[in-house]
Amino acid sequence: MSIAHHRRKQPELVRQQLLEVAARLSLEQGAAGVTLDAVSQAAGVSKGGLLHHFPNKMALLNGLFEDLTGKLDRAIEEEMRNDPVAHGRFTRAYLSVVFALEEEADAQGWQVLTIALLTEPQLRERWRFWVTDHADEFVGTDSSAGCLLARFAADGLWLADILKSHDVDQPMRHAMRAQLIALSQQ
Amino acid sequence: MSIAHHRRKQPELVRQQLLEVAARLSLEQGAAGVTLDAVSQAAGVSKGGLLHHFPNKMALLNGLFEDLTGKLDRAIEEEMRNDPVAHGRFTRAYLSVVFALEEEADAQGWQVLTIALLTEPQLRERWRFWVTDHADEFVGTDSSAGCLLARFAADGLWLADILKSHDVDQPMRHAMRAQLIALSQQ
DNA sequence: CTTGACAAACCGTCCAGACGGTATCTTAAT
DNA sequence: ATTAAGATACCGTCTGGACGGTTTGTCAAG
Repeated sequence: MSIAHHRRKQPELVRQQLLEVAARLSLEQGAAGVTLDAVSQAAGVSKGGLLHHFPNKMALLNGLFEDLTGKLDRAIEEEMRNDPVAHGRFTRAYLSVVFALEEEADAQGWQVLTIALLTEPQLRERWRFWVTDHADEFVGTDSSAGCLLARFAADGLWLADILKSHDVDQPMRHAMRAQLIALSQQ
Repeated sequence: MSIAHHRRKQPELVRQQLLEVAARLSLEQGAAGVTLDAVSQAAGVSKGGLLHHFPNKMALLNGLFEDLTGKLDRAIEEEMRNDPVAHGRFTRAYLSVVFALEEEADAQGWQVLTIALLTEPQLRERWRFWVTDHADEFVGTDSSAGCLLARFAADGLWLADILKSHDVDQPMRHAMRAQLIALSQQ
């Protein structure tokens, strides 16, 4: 008999909480900080409760992956709808989303994902599928050297943000973004 | 009294072996595969022996970091010596080294380092210092938007190589490299 | 009264590091 | 040139703790 037993049941909310906490923990303490004990405790749920929603740790990480790639997909789709030019459309949408990511609340989530991605071979595989799927889908419009390069540069900037290795100020960011958009059009 | 007790002492060689094995293990089994037991055993040394050379696990990772950034520094320095143009010289050297990395034997080592970097907050910090130190050193010649962008793009490509997410063929690589060099000159 | 949503105790494994020892190398006094 | 005295380079075992996962129990909603 505990508090959680008496509070109103809201499984979907608890599930979301768990994902959120997992992201935050890895941000603050590195990937090693994402343990079942730590996540469940920080989410105010018992370990059994966590394992009820996600049968094992991998499932939790997969949940994170799906949650976040889902948001990424929707954001990209949204951006693509507002772009009339076919050539490089996906690349520009990708740029917009990645550049916008820095201030987003979800940026934390993306950071954990990246780390987990590199750590877990399984997630590395899933990410590979995500990339190749999109590359295949837009092979007609976004496979030029310029487009590829632009996306790589965005990834590099994103990595720098994660590692906080460079400190790129706002005007510089805008200049770089403009240049990358130009690359996507050539 | 064991065999290893009687073999000739060669501390520097053993130390090198340990670093090499640590890099290889993380490549083959992910960062989780880098345990003191696994590393020491694969290097043909006891755990005690490993801990003699590196007093704790962090020291081992730090050793890897220094080993590899040392090589990186030397490679970059070498490249810079052959470049008569001051503006963007560091960036071009960086590009050369990163692009050459894909086939290098050390590429494995760099992969483990990247992973460990993202996983271990301490190493993240050290990497940050490496980057800012170099950025400061070449602030006069390599801080333009073009140079930054070129380096970011190289990082992105490197990340893609690690994740094997894109499969960039050789002609495309060369085209991209040429474009980035042009960026470093503008 | 059945089932979904948890709690709490527990288990086996793995791992970092400590520890106490032994063998080889170096140095320096004889 | 010898050799005693340390320093250095290892070996092999043990332990305490963390961590993923299981099991069993409990409550509440439908």
